[in-house]
Amino acid sequence: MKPKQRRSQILEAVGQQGEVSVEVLAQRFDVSVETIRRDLGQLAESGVLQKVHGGARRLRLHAEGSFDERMAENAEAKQIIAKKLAAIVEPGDTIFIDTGSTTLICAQALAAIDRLTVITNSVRVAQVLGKSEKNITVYLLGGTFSHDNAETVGPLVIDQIARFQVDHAVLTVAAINADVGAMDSDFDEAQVARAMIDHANHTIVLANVEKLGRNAAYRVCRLDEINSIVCDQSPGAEFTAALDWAKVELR
Amino acid sequence: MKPKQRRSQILEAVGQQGEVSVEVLAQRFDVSVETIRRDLGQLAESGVLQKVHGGARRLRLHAEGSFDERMAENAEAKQIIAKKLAAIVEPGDTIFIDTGSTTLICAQALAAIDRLTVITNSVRVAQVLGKSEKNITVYLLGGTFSHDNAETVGPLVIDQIARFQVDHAVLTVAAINADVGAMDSDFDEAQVARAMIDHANHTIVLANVEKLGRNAAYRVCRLDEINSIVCDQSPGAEFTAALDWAKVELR
DNA sequence: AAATAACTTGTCCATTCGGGCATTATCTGC
DNA sequence: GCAGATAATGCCCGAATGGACAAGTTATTT
Repeated sequence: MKPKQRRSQILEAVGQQGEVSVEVLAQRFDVSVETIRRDLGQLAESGVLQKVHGGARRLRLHAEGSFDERMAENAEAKQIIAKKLAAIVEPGDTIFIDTGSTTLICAQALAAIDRLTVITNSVRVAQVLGKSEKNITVYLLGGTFSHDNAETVGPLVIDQIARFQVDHAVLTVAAINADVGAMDSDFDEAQVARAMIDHANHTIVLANVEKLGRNAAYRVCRLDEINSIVCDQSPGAEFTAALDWAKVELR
Repeated sequence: MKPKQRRSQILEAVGQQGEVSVEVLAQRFDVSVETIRRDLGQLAESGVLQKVHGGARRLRLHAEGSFDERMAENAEAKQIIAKKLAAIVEPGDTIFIDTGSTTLICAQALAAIDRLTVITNSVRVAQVLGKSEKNITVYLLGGTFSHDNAETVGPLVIDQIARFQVDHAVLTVAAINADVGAMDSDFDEAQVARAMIDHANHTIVLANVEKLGRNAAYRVCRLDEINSIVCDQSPGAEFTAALDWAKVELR
């Protein structure tokens, strides 16, 4: 086996397992531990992994891997959402997805649907869906990059959203109540959500039950502008009545 | 057997098996190892495979080659290039950066410069620079998301680039030669690079010495459209003369 | 603080690389 | 068809690379 090949396999192993020991690598490639150390030294030098005592670790920039693991944990909830969404979103549809922890899980669920076109401002959503085998086209909206949430925001994003007219807008919100409607805790994200609603034929809001009845700083839209709410469990009768009145479909 | 035929079979073998040794090839074609080495030298020169100690490897420029692997290549050369680039860019500048392993390393170097505005189609570049404490604004260009390289491409990207007019365009290319100019191995990336050049006052091309004199599928620009080439080491006298003639500054 | 594991550095040997040179095959123009 | 030119090939040798072993140093554990 050639050194290059070995190093690339080391890199792959580190990427997959997160952390590997010098000893294990030496056995696997049947070379001495010194050789492995030199390899790790080079790889660390070039900044693609991190050396630790006893082995090497993937650096957190490549959080995709651990990211997937976290996604896998929520498999059950994902399945529930996937089923509910699959009833709304059909193969071949075009949809907006905004940034949020819920929409991210949702993206994973959508990755199983064929021929989707997804337009999002979330880098993570784009990454999840881009990996899909299901012939999904992903448009990542451009704008000011916000590192914290790995998303783009700002006027440029709004501007680009306006170029599309899609079937569904799939949104995460911070709070919903019967009087005000949907709200977000971040101004920029609220603006993005607002724009997505304006250019979608059908608006789907994802919200776990805790968010119902609460308040947040920035308003996204009125209750009757929402077409569907996907919820993990049934909300109270009072809220259900309000939804009914606003002709919102509850899932 | 004709040399041409042999070379094409070597290329095929490398493509199939990923990696082959000089020894094996020499036996298979019943020629000396020197001949095989020469063949590999030529093939590597034209950029269709990669030489390694003891043989040759398929390069994974197009296929889903892990980006990390490319990061690990020529790490030292890229560090040198990054340092030189940091000397050109000044605090407060606005720059384009395209996608590439070299530009990614450079992004790390640029993260130390104050008050930059960076416009890029690379998610990774955005992540690296977004992390900086140096008051850097990052615009991520929107477009069709390509999962392999974590970048956006397509007409939307081109369209957005046209909205900017920046100080420097910092580009990675696959090959440069005196006759054709700069080339890329990916059509979409070549288009993006082209657009960036058109909307920048100063074009900087990053290239390690191996890329000089090579060829690649898609043309980016003529030599005289480049203002500066940042190289890890001095190219041959012949190439230097060509750069001189085209009034390209060499670093 | 001692014991142990892990890391670093230096040396040596085998393999591989690359250039120079001689030989042979192929091409080209007459 | 022939002579000269060009390219391809094989062999040799000094230089470079990779890997194992060993000795010394640093870090971790108990």
